[in-house]
Amino acid sequence: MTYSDKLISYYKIIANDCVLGVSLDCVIFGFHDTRLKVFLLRWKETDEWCLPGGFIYKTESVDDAASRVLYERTGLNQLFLQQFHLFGDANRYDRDDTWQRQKMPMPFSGAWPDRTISMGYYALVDYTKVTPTADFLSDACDWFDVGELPSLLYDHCRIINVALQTLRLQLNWQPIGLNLMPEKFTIPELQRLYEAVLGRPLDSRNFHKKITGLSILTRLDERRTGKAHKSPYLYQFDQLNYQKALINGNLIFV
Amino acid sequence: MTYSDKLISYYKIIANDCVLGVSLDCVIFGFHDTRLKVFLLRWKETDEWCLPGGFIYKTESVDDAASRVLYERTGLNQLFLQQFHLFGDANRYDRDDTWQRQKMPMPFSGAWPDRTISMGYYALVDYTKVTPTADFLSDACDWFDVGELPSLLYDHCRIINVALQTLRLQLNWQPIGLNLMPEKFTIPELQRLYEAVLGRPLDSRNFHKKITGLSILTRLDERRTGKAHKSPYLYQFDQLNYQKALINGNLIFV
DNA sequence: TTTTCATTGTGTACGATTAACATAAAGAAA
DNA sequence: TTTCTTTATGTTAATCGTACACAATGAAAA
Repeated sequence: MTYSDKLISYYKIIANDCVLGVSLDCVIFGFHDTRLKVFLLRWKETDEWCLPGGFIYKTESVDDAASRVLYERTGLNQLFLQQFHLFGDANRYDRDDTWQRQKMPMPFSGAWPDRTISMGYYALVDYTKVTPTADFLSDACDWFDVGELPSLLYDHCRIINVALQTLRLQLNWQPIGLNLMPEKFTIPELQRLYEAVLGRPLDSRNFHKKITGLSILTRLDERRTGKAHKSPYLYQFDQLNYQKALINGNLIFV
Repeated sequence: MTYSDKLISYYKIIANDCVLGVSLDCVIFGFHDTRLKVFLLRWKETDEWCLPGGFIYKTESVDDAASRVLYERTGLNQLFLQQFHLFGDANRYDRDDTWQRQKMPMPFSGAWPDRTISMGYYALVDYTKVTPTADFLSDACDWFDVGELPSLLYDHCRIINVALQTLRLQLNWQPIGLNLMPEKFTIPELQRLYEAVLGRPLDSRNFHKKITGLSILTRLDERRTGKAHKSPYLYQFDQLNYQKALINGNLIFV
């Protein structure tokens, strides 16, 4: 059975078991080495990349389908995962061009409707805890700097941009630190995250004042050592106060 | 041809021409007499109400479908209309109970998939400019106070609540006045709108200061007369400055 | 061993914004 | 003419955001 045959039978199964004409795409954000990263898959036998995505089983809720996709690609569960936009244009992307770049076998058409609507989700994950796993359609996966994306299939470039815009807006009253940072971190490291998302530098003195003022952090007795210069304290999020602040909408941050 | 037959043939046409298993629902907000209102339709031959909604033609973008539904129900075009949530639970509502309340003819099943995903849109409209128009499935339509909703079909009660939550959040950096108010209005009237959306009273002195400070209003030489007490000035939105403020994100308002 | 130097942690001062509060003017009704 | 409710506007104190300075740290360089 050739790859082409496998692909066709795969899509036939999907068409049978899943909601027809609807897909979902996950923009998985991570943070590493002062950069905001996005998780991508490389389409098999090509140099084209795309977002992890999937289809919705007929008896599955859409949010559950998104969780499932995320789990399968990262090994992580119970993540920060949010709908952010439905991509529903009748001509979201140039289908012929895309199929050609995907090296899609041509008997493929007919097994799937002409147009697909895609629900966009974005996830915030702890980069250090992810076990990157490629899917059936891809032979590699990797993190990319949001500022340096490779050649992307479909309208996935636009989807990532809309996700990023949404993330920047949500930063104002949503907790992004808890989801994107490892368990222990320093305040300067957290500041790098905010700077990476906002795309501009922040004043370290004001950042420190603001973030500690929210009383969502607990300072540990440990310090991050090994580097030149003064060793910074390690912090943890105070889960309880974090949730309280969330509910009260006190996490406003610009 | 009975109503029941018409209904069945209507759904057959929809199933043929539209994206299968996906619908959209519009929460149309208006403002009248100090109250925030929602536009609802009464399901034919019942006392049950529901949101205006519809399906997406196979070659139509989802946003266009929402505009179309909105135009057909209100006669208004080019409105403030936004996606706010995809309602994608596998069991969004009790289907048997709903069909019974709708007095749905039972041969109906089979013409449509078991579960429907619905994209929620919300619209902000000028109550005075709306021409309420019922659709094929309804024999009446009316505005309801968001606090006093009638018996609603499907999960439309939840959809309205999620829309309202979203509206309250968006109030912070989105312009709601321009879309919900008539062309000319007084500042106290605008304040009633903000109070209706937020669900709490605002200080009139601070409100006046804040709203005029945004320089998005133009004071006219007219006053609203006829009532006892001091007659208030009429204002208009300054479209140009309004757009500028929007782009700069200066419409923060709590 | 001493010096260097980027980085961390903390504090202060000023201006802008918000929130709380009072009073005079308008205008129809009594 | 008086009454009474609503509108318009001003003041003050508290809070928050922004700009800015300096001492402490600790490995690396000299």
